[in-house]
Amino acid sequence: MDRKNLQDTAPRLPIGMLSRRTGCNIETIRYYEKIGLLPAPARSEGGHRLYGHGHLMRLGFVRRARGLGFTLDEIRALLQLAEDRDRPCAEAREVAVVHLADVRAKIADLRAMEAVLAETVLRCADGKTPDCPLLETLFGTI
Amino acid sequence: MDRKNLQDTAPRLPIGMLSRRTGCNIETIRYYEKIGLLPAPARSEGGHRLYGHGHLMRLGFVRRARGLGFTLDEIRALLQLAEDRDRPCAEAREVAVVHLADVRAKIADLRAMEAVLAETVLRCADGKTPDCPLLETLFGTI
DNA sequence: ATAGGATCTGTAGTAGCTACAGGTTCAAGG
DNA sequence: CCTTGAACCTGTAGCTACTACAGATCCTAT
Repeated sequence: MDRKNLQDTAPRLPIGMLSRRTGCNIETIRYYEKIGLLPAPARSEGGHRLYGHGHLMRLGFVRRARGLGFTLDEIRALLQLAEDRDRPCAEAREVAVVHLADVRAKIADLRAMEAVLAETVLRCADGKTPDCPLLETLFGTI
Repeated sequence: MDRKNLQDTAPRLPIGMLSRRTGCNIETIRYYEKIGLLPAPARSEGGHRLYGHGHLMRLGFVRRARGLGFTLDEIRALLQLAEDRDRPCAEAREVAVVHLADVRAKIADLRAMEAVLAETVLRCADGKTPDCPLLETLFGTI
């Protein structure tokens, strides 16, 4: 597959088609164009957007990266690296490593929350405390 | 401790003090007031906000709940329940149970991301593939 | 020719803050 | 009493990543 070829050729998909093919909704596609994540496509005579194969690839990339929780800025950087194919692997890896650390930090935070919540809900359930254990916890009385 | 007494009495803390005592920053305190999460406090002659003990409690509650990832709407509901002390425990518990499910779903999502990221980064590291495995993954070629 | 679906632009809304600008007040020291 | 500088005031705009309109135009099939 040719990642280099993100410029366009061939098929002229209207936005609705691109949306269906990528699972990315129409407003989001226009949004990505507005913020410069997706290049402006050709237009029909009447002004409708017509996308080519490169757009399909690029949008697919963006969607998969979003699915992995990369921010739009990170994705912008990755797309840059994918285009200037010189020393991209180490740098792309670096972006991913940083992001992975982020993800792990979030997991740790959420697990801490989960532990407190689960324990508190359990205490609520047993009905042995006069006042609501959840509220007591939140009021900092415990 | 009296959760009922969220109305105010006694100490007249200026906003900076309240901020320091709760660890909640000043702009956020004013924001909470604007959206009705924190009642409007008394004012000095010159118009400076003066907070009492009830505000301290309530803001502490909000902060702890935020720390557990409750949304502001959930917190609003919990505060309501804490005030109308009739049948709050079951309902408060319900809010927490729903939230706990949310947190668990987020953890599951993040773990899935983590797995893919970690694996991909590893493949980048071993240098055995000609192209960048991360980029290949994002382009959907693998 | 026309109907109705697809698309267009532009603006505003979501959560939960944060960051100003440009002004006023408060409290302590002289 | 006066001054200074910190603290405070209001109001607006910004952030992320979208989503949801309104009101207009285009495209395609009959």
